[in-house]
Amino acid sequence: MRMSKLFIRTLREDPAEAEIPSHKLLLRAGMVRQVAAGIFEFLPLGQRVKHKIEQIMREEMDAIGGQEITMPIVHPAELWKRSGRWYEIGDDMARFKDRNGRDYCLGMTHEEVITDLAAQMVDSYRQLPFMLYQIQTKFRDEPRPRGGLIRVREFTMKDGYSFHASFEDLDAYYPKVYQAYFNVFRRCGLDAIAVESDVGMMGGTMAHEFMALTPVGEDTIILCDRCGYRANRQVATFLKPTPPDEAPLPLEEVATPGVDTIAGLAAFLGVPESRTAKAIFLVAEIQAEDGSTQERFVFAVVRGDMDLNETKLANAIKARRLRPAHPDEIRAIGAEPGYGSPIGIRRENVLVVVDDLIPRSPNLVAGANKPDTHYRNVNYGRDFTADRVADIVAAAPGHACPVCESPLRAERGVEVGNIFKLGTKYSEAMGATFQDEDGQIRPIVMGCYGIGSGRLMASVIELNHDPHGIIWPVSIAPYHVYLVGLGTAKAHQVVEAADRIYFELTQAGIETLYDDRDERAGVKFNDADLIGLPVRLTVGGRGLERGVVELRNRRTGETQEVPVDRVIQGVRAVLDQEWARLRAMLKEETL
RNA sequence: CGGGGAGUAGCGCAGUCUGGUAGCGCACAGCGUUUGGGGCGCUGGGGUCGUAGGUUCAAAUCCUAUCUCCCCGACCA
Repeated sequence: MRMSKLFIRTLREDPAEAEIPSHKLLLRAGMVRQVAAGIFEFLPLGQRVKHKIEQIMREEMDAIGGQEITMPIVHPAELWKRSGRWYEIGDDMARFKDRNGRDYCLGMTHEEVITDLAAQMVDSYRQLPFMLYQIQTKFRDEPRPRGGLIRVREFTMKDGYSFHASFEDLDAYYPKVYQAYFNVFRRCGLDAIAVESDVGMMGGTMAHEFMALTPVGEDTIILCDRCGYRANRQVATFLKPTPPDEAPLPLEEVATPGVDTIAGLAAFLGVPESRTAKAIFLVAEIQAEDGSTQERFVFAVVRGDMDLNETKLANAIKARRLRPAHPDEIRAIGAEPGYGSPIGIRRENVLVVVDDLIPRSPNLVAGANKPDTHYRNVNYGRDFTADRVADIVAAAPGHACPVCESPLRAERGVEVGNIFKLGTKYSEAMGATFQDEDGQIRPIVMGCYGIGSGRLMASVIELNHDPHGIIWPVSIAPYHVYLVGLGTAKAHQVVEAADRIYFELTQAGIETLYDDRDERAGVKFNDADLIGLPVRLTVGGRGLERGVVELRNRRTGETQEVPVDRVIQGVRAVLDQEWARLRAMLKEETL
């Protein structure tokens, strides 16, 4: 491709709207353009990267028996009503009516559609297992898109779904997907890690998220350097400290005027935060057994030195949704914001959930449910009890690893993919059943697996750039060679040499972007660095006089001169080295 | 949805407080010069100042409403 013909416009300055490196570089290198909040166009260079990423996904999915299909982006409401998600999902789903007034939505994921497909196609265990996938557009009307391609509303996702006759068969297949996912990311030059994740509302039994560790990530990952334990903070556990062994002391009211925070309380009374209990007031939407949902006031209690983990709490009480309670709701149950404890509150419609460390912690300081007053020596069992005792606090750096007790560490990560044992939630709802060997009708057991291609592309940039621009891994670089021709009309012998080398590279099947523009060397070099192809080849008058051209590795910065008649070999050598580097990242993973 | 910021040429910005016929840099077109890390000179094209009302002799500037975008938070199947 000739740069003079390429539909591109590189930018010298960072667009004002971009904050994070990948967003700035994608815009500056002319790979994408934003059309609206969270809605992007992929321009020719960006499109080539995206296409290569998707081709890698295809190959890895095919390698584990996947078959590619395309499902619609517009879904009839009827399918989503059958799964119930038409009613469960809020404004994230874009809905509309057709000319006849029928309800539709834009697909935010495709469990409903594909389960309906399976329901129609599958009758017998003989047809199982199989895995279908597609690479297709999703639309989720996110409340807040951000970070360029990191979090968008319209995006392309590789979503795969496997169908099995038994949980055992799904269990056997899941590790293959796990390995295939590592292969996808590593072949894209991304060293992602897998973490345990929340199965929550998807109703599955096991799930992993693949995380690209970068400060721009929206998730917090808790990890142990010693034993390799790693989990999303939403589900991460830790070994809780052993509380002091003390005999319960008499409950004692203490005036604490104006002290309504844990930090203030600990300072005021001269006790460590670990000797206090804090109350968090929430309202949960809980689904009853008959399917109806009801709101319940949730009174959560955790130790003062720890933070509530809402995901754990929601799972512990099977809440569909949690929101902070309003002050008047808090007072209605007899508690006082800032001075709350479960002692003496009205318990009728209140669900008291305490962290499992609370019953073991004697003589805590807790609120007295009236302004400016706390209790000393609060003891679980004697002074109050709970409806549920569970682990509901968030793991944090410094906490002890649940496996090896070493101090845990936290990092930020971008979720580039996830895999999920779905089970029979959708097959039961959508009537996707099969007849087993014994003639029994059973629901198909499902798994689902997703990777966002744009987010993956942005994550690769986050981890592969320098102050000059992007450094594409060779596997997904839009082209492999950036050929800089430094000749102009007056130095036509240089132009001719560059043209000839461009021809030879192309003939040799080497993907080349030929900068044939009438620009100064600096402009071309800067664009080459910005666009970030693995190899830069410079053809200039100075070198030609000695019969050489300059070959530069974008990643390492290594520069060498090669004879004009050995350009192809020279380029191939550098590219081979880059491919070898990616291959070296591949390795076996065990679950 | 809560908090903060911003909409002026393709991009980055000044001008707004204090109303008076819209400007700078880059980019773009032409010419010349230059030619291995974003050169220089001359000439030129391009903006109903987000939109709609209002105040005024006069509005980018003041008032009202509204839309959009970005950041932090909430949310994220």
